[in-house]
Amino acid sequence: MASVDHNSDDSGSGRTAGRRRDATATRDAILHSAVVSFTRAGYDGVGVREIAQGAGVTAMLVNRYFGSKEQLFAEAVDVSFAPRTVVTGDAGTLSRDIALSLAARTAPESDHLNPFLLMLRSASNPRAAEIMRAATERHVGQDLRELLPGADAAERAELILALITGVWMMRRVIGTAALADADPGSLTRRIEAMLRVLVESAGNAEDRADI
Amino acid sequence: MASVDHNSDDSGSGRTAGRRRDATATRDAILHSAVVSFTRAGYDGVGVREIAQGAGVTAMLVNRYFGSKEQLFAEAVDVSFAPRTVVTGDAGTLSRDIALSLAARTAPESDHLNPFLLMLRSASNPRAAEIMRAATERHVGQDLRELLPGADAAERAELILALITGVWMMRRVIGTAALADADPGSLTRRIEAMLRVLVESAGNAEDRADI
DNA sequence: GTCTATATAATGATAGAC
DNA sequence: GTCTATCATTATATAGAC
Repeated sequence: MASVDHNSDDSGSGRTAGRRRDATATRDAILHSAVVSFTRAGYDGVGVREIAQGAGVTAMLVNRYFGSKEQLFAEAVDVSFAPRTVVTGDAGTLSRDIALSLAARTAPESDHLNPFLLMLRSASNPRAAEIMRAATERHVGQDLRELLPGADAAERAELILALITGVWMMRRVIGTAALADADPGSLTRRIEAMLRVLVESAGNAEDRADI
Repeated sequence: MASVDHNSDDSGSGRTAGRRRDATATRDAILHSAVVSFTRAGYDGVGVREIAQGAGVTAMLVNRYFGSKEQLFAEAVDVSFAPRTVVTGDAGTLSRDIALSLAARTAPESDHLNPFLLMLRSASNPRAAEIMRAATERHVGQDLRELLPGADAAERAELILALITGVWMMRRVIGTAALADADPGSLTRRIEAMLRVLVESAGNAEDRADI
């Protein structure tokens, strides 16, 4: 969101008491509501009426400003994927940084608005999947790739994304017991060890084949 | 499928020319069609009419035999999750067996009917997610857990499932480029190395923290 | 700039005939 | 045991008033 101007608070639950007739504010409110709704229920699990209600407007304005639900989704994915959620910048501490952040954010009590949740809950729709494929390679995939030293950076970066995605899936979307109740320290150490296999395996994959 | 009897071939594309009025055959045909459809499009992505058409019957019979779409889904999940897809039985070769099987089945040309695909594409629906959580812990989760030596077997088993799920997600459902085009040998070795961290980390997770 | 009202299509589930 | 016909609901998207 950000920018533009305004006095009233629109970012929370719409703009019930806010000033009316402001195109950019209405557009931002719809987009923010879309990110929240798509993350919670996925592309097919939420209707434009619900998104509009979350922004304090009627469903008609969603298509007015974004053309279609699919185009709104594409913009919402871009907003959700834009901030680098786990990558902190240092290749040396990358494995630990990702593991710590992942264990904390997938904890049952956390309700962080996360791009991986959006991805998992929208993956069943083929068009949504294609939109997310493009966004993934454009945002976090590229960031990770450039951070990894050695050969096969793209393959290793996407395996990192696969592990992160899988942990989000089993721990938070499916919610299996052992992961949901796992000790944060133990979980962090195990994820970190798995990530190190990818981060440190410069050049030849066989270097790590006989650990 | 299996069992019962019959001469006509019902398993393929319904029973257009098959003998009519056989309750168990019709039920099996619907169930098989449901597994195929739910795996391809997910719980919300397919309607009961489509499932019925795949079995060569009308939509009404789906509710007649299974009560509701949700109950049909629960039985389809059980059928899909029942055969142990990756676990071969030997703890010593477990990492390599899973890695080989996973790399082969997630290859772009493969169109194997897989429980992880069913899971990923149905995860957006909360009721479907709960059904799959129960089935996961009942089937493959338990099999894996009993195969792992040492402490924290349940947590390590579910992390194995998380890695498998994530690879299915990024390579086949989202379809990112580097994983889709990855060399099978390189991919297998990297997945195997990550799995060994979990399979061999008996007792203390810190054993593997400084590879 | 935003609304009400509606067009059109699809959904899961059910009633009752044969 | 299986069908046709239909109910009630919901979905995205659009037309036209103010």
